[in-house]
Amino acid sequence: MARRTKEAAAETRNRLLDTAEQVFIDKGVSRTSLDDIAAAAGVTRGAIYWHFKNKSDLFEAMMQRMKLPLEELMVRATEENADDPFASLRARSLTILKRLAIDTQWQRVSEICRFKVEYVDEMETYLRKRHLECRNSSLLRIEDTMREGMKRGQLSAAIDPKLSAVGLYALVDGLINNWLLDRKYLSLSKSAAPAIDAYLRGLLPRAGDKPAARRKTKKKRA
Amino acid sequence: MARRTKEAAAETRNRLLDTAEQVFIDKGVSRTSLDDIAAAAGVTRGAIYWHFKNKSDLFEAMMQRMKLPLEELMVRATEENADDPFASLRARSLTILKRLAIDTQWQRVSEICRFKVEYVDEMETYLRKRHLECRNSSLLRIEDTMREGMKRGQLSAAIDPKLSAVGLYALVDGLINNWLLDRKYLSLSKSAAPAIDAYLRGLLPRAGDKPAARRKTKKKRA
DNA sequence: GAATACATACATTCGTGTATGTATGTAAAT
DNA sequence: ATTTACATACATACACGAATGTATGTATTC
Repeated sequence: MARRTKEAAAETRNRLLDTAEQVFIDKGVSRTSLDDIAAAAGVTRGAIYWHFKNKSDLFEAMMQRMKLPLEELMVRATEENADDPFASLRARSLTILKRLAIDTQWQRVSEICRFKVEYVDEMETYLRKRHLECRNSSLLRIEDTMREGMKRGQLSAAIDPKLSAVGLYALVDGLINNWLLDRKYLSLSKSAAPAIDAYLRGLLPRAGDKPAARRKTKKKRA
Repeated sequence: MARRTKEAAAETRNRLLDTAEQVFIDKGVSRTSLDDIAAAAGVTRGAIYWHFKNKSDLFEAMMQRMKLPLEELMVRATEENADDPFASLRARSLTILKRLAIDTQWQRVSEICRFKVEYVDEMETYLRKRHLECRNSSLLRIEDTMREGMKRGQLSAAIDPKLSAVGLYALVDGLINNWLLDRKYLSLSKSAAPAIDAYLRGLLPRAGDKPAARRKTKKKRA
């Protein structure tokens, strides 16, 4: 075969990435040879080496096509959710969990990142950076939202917004990974809301709270 | 070299497993050759093939030596914690998280299971089974504990004990994995308690609860 | 006609599994 | 207490396949 049109080439490239997602799930990234991907996509390794430098380059391209669920959690959080911080955190969490339950590409790539790739060498560098950047920005935005909720008296003045953000992030992450471990056992759409709600209820104002308007006094305990 | 005494042989076997833990972390399971492990342990592949069938057999032996953190979460839960279910769930969660913060072998093996091995073929069969058995038994015991707490009025009568158990399990799992991702960023011992406490507070009795003594009536909503 | 989008062919490396070698421990027979 | 015989605990050597990267071929498209 020979040169194809530009759109056809782009189509080949995308087909390679789509195919790689499935083969990676079946065989794992490291046990997948480039010939496995090429054959499954109906081309040869020549096509892969034309579009990509090597396997980890292809892997990165596959990842760059999309945002992961947790990367969508607090996206555009600064311009929205000004009115009801508490409801916003709940809605955002449930939104990505419910979407994950039906978005098959999210499912595939999430499963690869959790179970089908080893975090070593270039993969580790890339994946760790990506996860850390996601977590850092998400935590900052969750924290901001919680501070806003505290200011409005929606959330207890006694909570630590930073640590509370960590808990919510870990909970959503844990729900995702546990669902991915066995999708038939527990329904994401059913288990998500009770778990998120329970955690958020635990941040509500409670009996022994100081009123609301304590500023940045350094005192931790009265 | 030639035949060694029985204790020396058992020592070699253990040294191979210890060494494998470290090499797996450094290079990932699939990129680790048996020669890598043998050389790092000061022996040759002959020793490995004497003690183990192949790499996945060695991996399983490495895993079988120990229990994972989540496998210790609800261990011996039936005979203990009869008196204070709520405090028991909190104490058990914090116990394994705090131990993980200092138990370097737990850290190594947990990191391998999360980041350094691909869940495929025999590895997948083994690891999935192990995780699922852990989760199933843990969830049942958490659920039982929560039911006991509900009966005593410690926990809200409105919660679903099964789904609430899933949330707690996911939260602990998420805290572990997020700490493993970057051990320097967040301190397990500091972030664990606030997160667990917030979630458990969300299960406490609240204003609109039906009193306490609703039995096994099938009605879900009044 | 030059660059493109691949296919094909080749050399090389690397890891595995197995076969074989070998020196020592161990138990029984003497 | 030796000797004998065999199993043990590895080390060494080899054959094989599998995967990679690159070099080269080739038919289009622009």
